[in-house]
Amino acid sequence: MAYWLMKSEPHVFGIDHLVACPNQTEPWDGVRNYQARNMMRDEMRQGDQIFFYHSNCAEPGIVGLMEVAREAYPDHTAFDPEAKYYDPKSDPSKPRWFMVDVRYVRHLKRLISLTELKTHAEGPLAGMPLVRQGNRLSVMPVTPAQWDFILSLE
DNA sequence: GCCAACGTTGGC
DNA sequence: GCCAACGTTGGC
Repeated sequence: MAYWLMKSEPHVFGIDHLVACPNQTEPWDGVRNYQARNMMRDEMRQGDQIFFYHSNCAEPGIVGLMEVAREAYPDHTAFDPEAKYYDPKSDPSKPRWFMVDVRYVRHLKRLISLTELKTHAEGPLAGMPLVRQGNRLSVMPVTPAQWDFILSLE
């Protein structure tokens, strides 16, 4: 089983939105970055564990855990001209963008902020894209050691 | 294939 | 709201 981190803006779709979804499960749509897509499409497996990260907000950080409920399938919002993430270059017969379904697991006991995570950037979290300057990846792998370390901060 | 222009992300 | 970092686009 692998570990991941996925970012979302809480005012658009935060962890409490996920809790309110049927079966606390929802498609993670709208990813329009090739690196992130490749990881979702090619590497994410059912049951993989995911950190839910709140970005672009007052307190960016990890707020909870979720898991892969369904492996990658085409992101149909790319086909919908009315949708925010419409991409005319994604053809339904040859989809460009994919998504996975995620299921809520639990909240962390407290928010583990980006600021706190960065204090370990030269230590246990060395090499983690999240704590590197200017990183914009919205989906990134987490090593088992990083996963365990972050949970130990809880 | 290079690279300047442009758009987006996301912390602050 | 600012702006640095970064990815994408498109002219050449």
